[in-house]
Amino acid sequence: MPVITLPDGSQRSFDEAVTVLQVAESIGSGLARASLAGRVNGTLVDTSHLITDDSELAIITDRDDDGLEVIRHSCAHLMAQAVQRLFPEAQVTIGPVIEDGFYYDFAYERAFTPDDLSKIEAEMKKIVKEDLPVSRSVMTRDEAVAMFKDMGEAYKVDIIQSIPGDEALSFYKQGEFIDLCRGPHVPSTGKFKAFKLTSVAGAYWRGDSNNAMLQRIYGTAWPDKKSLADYLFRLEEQQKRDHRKIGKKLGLFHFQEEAPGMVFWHPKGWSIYQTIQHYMQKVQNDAGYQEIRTPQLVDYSLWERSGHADKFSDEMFSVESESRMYAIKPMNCPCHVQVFNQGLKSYRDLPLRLAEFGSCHRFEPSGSMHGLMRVRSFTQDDAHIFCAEDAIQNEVADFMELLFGVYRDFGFDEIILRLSTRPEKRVGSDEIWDRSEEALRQALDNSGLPWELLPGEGAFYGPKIEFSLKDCMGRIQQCGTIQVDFSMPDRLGAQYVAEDGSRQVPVMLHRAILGSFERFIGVLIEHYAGALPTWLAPEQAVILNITDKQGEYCEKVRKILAEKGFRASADLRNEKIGFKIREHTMQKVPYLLVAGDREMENGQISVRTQDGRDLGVMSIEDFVAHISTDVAQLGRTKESQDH
RNA sequence: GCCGACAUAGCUCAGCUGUGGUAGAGCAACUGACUUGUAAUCAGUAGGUCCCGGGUUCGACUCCUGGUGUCGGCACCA
Repeated sequence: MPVITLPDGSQRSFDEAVTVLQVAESIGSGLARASLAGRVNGTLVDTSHLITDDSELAIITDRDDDGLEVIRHSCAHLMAQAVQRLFPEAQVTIGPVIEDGFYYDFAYERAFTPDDLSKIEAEMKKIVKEDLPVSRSVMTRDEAVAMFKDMGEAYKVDIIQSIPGDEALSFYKQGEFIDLCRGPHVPSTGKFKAFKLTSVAGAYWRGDSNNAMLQRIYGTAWPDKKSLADYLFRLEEQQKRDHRKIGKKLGLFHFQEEAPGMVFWHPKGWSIYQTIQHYMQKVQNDAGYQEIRTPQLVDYSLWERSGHADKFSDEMFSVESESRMYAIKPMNCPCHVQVFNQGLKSYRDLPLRLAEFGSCHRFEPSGSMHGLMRVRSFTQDDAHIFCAEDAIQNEVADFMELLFGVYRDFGFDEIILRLSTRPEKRVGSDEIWDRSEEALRQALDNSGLPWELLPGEGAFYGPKIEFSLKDCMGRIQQCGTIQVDFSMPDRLGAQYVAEDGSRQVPVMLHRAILGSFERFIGVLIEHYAGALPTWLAPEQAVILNITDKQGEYCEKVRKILAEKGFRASADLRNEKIGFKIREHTMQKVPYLLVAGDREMENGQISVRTQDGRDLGVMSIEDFVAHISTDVAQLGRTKESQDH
């Protein structure tokens, strides 16, 4: 006599055990048709799940996030079935749900082509029409292994054998296709309304580059055609924001074959870079940092002592000169310890905060490069804080405060914190790692903000907090970091004289806010789709004349703005005003100042913004006041201006 | 690094497949006319080692092969 409690609190009692579907039917036939799964006492189950005891039940449809997940997971099975119908030799492996979709990895003798994809998609649609019931069954491990061996599915056998324990395994069958799966799944293959296969790519078996490469097919699935269309539209919008495209269009930078992964900054791109650097210099000086500069080329032995050579020798550029080996520095920390080591330091000198806009080179694997986001030559807003162990908490807290302010100035309000702990390959004793991890954990807890744990993701010398920001497309971009390091100062002989006269090894905090300038500018370009806030825009205003008559006047206005410190130019070309406005709007100039006879007579200009707003005609002084306010608020959004 | 795709004028892209015969558009540039009021004025001119090397062929942008770079993933990311 199970009594079922529904999410709205209403209760229904049944004479005997019922399935989720039967409960749905008792509510209404429409709901029964729409039901994809159920949540019984918090656990997701199939609609065929039999409820024997009093339970709480939610019927899951495609309106729930869980329902969407079920659709996507089942869609992966649908695709696998289609693939095996068309390519019987293809072996199935795994097919999980990912953000916005799913993928399935197959072992097959050749790569799938875009042509294959359309065939597979067509076959999937056929299976949807067949409306095959999806049924769950349970097998012992031995039965399951025997079955997959028989089917020639070596990877599935491998998966089962790696699942610990002797518990029975669940299987889902639709027509001739059966797959090992935890579920739940849609009740039949007729439930899919909108899906699309998006791409193929190679992927290593179990994510290990020592293993065979499988063929991964990516797909996306949605509750209805409109959601699918919206998603595809969103993808297109994202592609339009690609910083590589915008960088080319706006003439910010370029890459070329002779220097793979290294940026050629053009005047406008370099203007952005310089604005950011000047800003960071000011912010860090105000926060008690001292800027230094260290060499690009350092004898290889230093990298051996620091431990970098041990782990990253393949990723370091090296130079041989007069039978000496140098490495082009891949990071700044060993050099900063050298600066610390000059002269005897006292506890009174701590914390010592050394900052450098350090230019580094790393031989990144060819396949990993990606525009400005992943380059071989980059500049970090790097700094190292040398302090006593009991100062860590304070320093980390101060740093986080500084970082949040900087992110707000660039227009990012949503920040994600993650703690990465000790990796397998590391230096330093476990006791030191315990203390370092605890220090960061404390700092995170003290901040009162939510944070995630990433076990095993720390740097080889210490744990780290990573700061990621969410851009306007909802993508998470890792930028800032702070890392506790008890090991490198010791390895490189850093010491200070403590209050009691003893020699102590300082703790070193590695930290960056933007990460690399290159990457951060890439993030900014995509976040703003190239239309940077006025303080960052390479050209802040362009003055446009209507006819030759106002040429001199425009030049005068430009000069006034330049003298006030704004980046302004005059476009006096003999073109129609509409043409010039179109061009500079597409070049994302924040302010277009139009001067015709009327404006010239009154010493005014007509102001138009990049997003097409008409601010009307105003005096030059009024415009200077307006743009000054704009620049002063940096990239802060309305919500963050109170901070 | 691995799997796959791609590389043609300054930019965006046709042409290339079973049919090899040394290239075409739009925009930009340049010249001229037009002196223009808030997202493209008109006309004309010029512009290409078809990524680099090797091979097949009477002949290669096209076919084969080696390399480089880029793109989508995977792996990596101090």
